[in-house]
Amino acid sequence: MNDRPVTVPMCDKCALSINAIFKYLTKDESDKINFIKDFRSFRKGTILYTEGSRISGFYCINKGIIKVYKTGADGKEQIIRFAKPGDIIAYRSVLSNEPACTTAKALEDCNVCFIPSEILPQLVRSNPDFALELVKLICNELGEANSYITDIAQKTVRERLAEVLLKLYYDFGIDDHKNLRISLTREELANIVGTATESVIRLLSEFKSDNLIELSGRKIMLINIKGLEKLSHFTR
Amino acid sequence: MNDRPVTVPMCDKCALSINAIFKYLTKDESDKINFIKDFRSFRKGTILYTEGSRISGFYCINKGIIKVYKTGADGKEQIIRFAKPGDIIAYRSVLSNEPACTTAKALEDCNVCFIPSEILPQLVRSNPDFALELVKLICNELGEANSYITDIAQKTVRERLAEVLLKLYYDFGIDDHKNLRISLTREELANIVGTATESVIRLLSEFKSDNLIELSGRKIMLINIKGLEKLSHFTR
DNA sequence: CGGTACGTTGAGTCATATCAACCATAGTGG
DNA sequence: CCACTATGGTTGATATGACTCAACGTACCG
Repeated sequence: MNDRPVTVPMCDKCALSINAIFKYLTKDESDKINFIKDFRSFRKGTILYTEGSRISGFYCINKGIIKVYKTGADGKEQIIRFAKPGDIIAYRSVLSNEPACTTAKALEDCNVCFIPSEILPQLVRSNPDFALELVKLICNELGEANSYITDIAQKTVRERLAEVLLKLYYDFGIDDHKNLRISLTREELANIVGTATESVIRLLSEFKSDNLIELSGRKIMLINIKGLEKLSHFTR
Repeated sequence: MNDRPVTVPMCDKCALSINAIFKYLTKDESDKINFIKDFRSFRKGTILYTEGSRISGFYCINKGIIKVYKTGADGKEQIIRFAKPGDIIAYRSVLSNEPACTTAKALEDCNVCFIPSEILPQLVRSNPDFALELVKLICNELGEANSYITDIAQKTVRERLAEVLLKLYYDFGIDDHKNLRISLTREELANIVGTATESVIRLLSEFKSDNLIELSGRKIMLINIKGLEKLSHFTR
C-alpha cells in the first residue's frame, strides 16, 4: 500500500520551510524525533486512521492534503478540516489518550511523518516554548470551530458555500490556471458545507451564472472575490 | 454593579472542591494566584466581557452559570457553551493574545475570580503538569466543538433539541423537583440548537405530548431519557 | 397600571432535502 | 475492442421541515 520513501525530510529543515510547530524545538529535540519517527507515503484515497480506533502516534504532513472528517449518525461524513504540509493531525487523541474521533484520508498522494504518542507530552514537559505554541495552535483550531458552529447554525447553504470557497482559496491558493488548488468532488464540498450534493451542484451553477466563479469539471476559479465575500458575509 | 465579596475562596481549596484545572498547581503557584487575583461577583444578566474587546485576564468560575456566545452576521446569538464552577473562560483570547471572540453573560448571580493574562503563559512554562492538563482541557473542548459541527450540519432541529436537553441534564443535573437545574428562556434554547424560538416552543410541546418531558413555565423535566436518546441519536 | 420581556399559536412561504432518471468518464476484464 | 461496472455529475419534480410574520396571551416589576 505504501510507497518507498523518496527522501526522508529532516524535521528541523522541514519545520522551518513549511512553518510547522516543530520549529520551536531545540536541535536535540528535533534530532530525537528525526531518529524515532517513521516516514510514510500514502496514495491518494488511503485512510491514515479511522474514527474509534486507538492510535499510537500522530502525523506531521510533509506533502499532500489530508481530509479529516467525522461520520454522522446516518453514515454521512462531515469534513472537519483539511491538513496540509506543516500541519499535525491526530494530536487530539494522542494528548487526551482517547480513541480517534475522526477519520483521516489522503486527498492526494502524500508524505507524512508518523511520530509515536509519547513524544508529544514529553515535548510539552520539556519545552515550554513548544508547549505554549501547541496551546496556541489548538486554541486557534478551537476558535475556528466555534466560528463554524455559528455559521452553520445561522447562515443559509448558499452563504456557507460561498464562504467555503473563499476559505479554500485563502488556505490552499490557486494553481497555474488560477483554479483553486485543492480539488474536491461535489460530494466533498457538500460534506464541508453540511448540505446535499445536489444543492452544491445547483448553487455552484448559480454562482457561475452570477459571474462569481468559473467551472470546468472539478476545477473552480473564483472570479469575483468581493462578490463572494459579500454573499457569504465572510471576512478573514 | 458588582456586589461586595462574601468570602474570597482560596484557590487551592476551591480548585480541589470543584475540580478546577488549578488543582494541578503547586502550593506556591496557587498562593501567588490567590494574592494577585481579583474576586468579583456579578448579578444575573451582567456581561463579563464582549466579543471584540481586549481583555486583560481570564475568569475562573466559583459560583453560578455563565453563557458564552458569539454573535452571528445578523445579530443573532449562538451559544457556544456554558461555564460552571471550576470552569475557566476567556483563556483562548488570553493565550492567543487576541481580542475576545465571544461574549460572556451571567445566567445567574455568580462569583468568579479574575486572573491577569500573564499568569496563564507563566504557568504553562513553569508547570508542565498544568500545561498538559490545560492542553487536554482545550482538546476536550475542541472535540466537543467538532461533534457539534457534525450534529448541527446533519441532524434535524428535533434531534438537536433532544440532544441539547440531554446534554443540559448531564452537565447541570436536576433540582429538588427533578427539573433541569439550568433555567433557560426558549430563545436561549433556540440559540444553542441553532433554530428559531417558535420552533423550540413547538417541538417542546411535541416532546411533552410524546411523554418525553414535562413542562411548567421555564422548568423542564426529562421523564423519558431513553426516548430522548433514541430520538436524538445521542450517546454520551 | 402601564410597560417590558417572554411565551404561544396559526398561517403562509421558501429554502433545501429527497427521489429518480440520466449522462459522462474511466478503468476492468474477457 | 467492447461490454461492464463504478463513480461522479447533472437536472427535474416533488415534498417538507423549518423560518417568518403577525397577533395575542401571560407574568412580573417598578
